[in-house]
Amino acid sequence: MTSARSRKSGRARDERPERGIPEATVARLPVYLRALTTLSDSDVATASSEDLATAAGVNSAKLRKDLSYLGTYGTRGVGYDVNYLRYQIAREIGLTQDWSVVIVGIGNLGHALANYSGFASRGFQVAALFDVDPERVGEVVGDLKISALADLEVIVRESAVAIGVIATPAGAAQGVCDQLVEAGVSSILNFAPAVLTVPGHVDVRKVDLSIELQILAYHEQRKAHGFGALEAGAL
Amino acid sequence: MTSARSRKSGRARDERPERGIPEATVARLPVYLRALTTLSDSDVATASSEDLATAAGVNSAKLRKDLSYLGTYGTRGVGYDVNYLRYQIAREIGLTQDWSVVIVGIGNLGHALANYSGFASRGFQVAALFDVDPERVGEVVGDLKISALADLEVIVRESAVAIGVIATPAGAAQGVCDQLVEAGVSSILNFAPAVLTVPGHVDVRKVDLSIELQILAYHEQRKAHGFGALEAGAL
DNA sequence: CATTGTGAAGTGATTCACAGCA
DNA sequence: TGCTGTGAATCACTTCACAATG
Repeated sequence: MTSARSRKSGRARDERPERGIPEATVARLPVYLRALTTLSDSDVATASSEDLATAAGVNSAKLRKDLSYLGTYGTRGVGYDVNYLRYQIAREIGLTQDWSVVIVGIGNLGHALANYSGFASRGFQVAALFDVDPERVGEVVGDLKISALADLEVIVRESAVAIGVIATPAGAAQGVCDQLVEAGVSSILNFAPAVLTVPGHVDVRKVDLSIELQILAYHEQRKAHGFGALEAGAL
Repeated sequence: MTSARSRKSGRARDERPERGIPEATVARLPVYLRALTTLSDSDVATASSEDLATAAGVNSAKLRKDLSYLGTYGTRGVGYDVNYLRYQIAREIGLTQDWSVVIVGIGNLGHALANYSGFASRGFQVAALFDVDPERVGEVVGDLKISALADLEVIVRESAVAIGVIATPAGAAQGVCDQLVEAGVSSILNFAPAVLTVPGHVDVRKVDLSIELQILAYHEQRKAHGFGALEAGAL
């Protein structure tokens, strides 16, 4: 089969770039954004790709390639205007608007998430908290009262919630996920150690603490066994 | 006498394959392990690559390729013995031993991590908790007392801690990281929204909640705008 | 002339498709 | 026969290296 999906340039230069940003690039844009914010807070007006790359912890070629997918925002011989680029990336990610999120499962982790200030400061409003346990419903966490899952649909609609965070035990995750999807949520951040099944239009990202530790353990074990730990080489 | 540096593929060229497991595969092994544990708990004795792949949320070709890096543990025409494969993967990851971890930064998230039962159940012992705030030192969380950072080195040595978890604010992260590395920790799981600089022998993995939300927001925005629809307003 | 933006080359991961074996 | 294990093909991402340019 040769249905050429060639999306070669051939694009007028007054048009905005094709919306085909590689996933790996998308995952780094928030990192660049944070680096730019830090620089901006230090009153740095202009930064080269080298400066930015260092601040973001990547190499400069990758950074330039990544930015090239968004458009032509640099100045040859000079670098990037920090605030201008910051705005462009924020817009690309969709941070020029606010996002409402709900958190389901207000145990240890749910509490921490509900109180996490990093959400609000980046344009994510926690619209509501939910728990299956009727004991917990009504409890106040931060400035929100925990709601019953039965109210999910109404709240999702009223607050135009697009993103749901699942912080339940593994066993409850799929059920909660189904309810979120049913209520109209189309992006899910899953902290439960479970594989979620969702319809095609729903995006799921997984954060799994014990998996991260296990990956570290694997490498740790190899170091201990004495295989020359020659990581991504010098030279 | 023996040059400690050049221990390449030295003496371990016995029966097992060269230990060059791709990073992407390593990251999935814990997922397979969990799927196998679930199957084992349901008294499933044998599973095909198709069954396993479904349980793990990947496709079967990828799963078979991944497992082929570990060795030849399946039976053609039959599938995999669940418990046998489970043990092989656990051994490969290094979970046949226990790992001591320390958590630094006992705020909201640190508390949640300290109480997270998923660590212990997978062979990760929390050996100690630390906080820079002297007010917090001595406070009891779970069954541990928060220690002062000054005691880090002693505790790391005594408990043979290999893995450190950083759950501090961004501003404190690099300093804490340096202290962990100085104390002898060589794997770090970083929850602080900061880029860490470490010596080459130290492994860092990052978990960043707000980055995950931003990635979801990007895709969410794309869905909302429809794929061809271009907003006006770019130069 | 310092630095961007980008084709081209290089590297790594995924998927295909089927040979080989229980 | 059914299913694994794996070369070969494909796809995705990274890095190189340099022409274009403010």
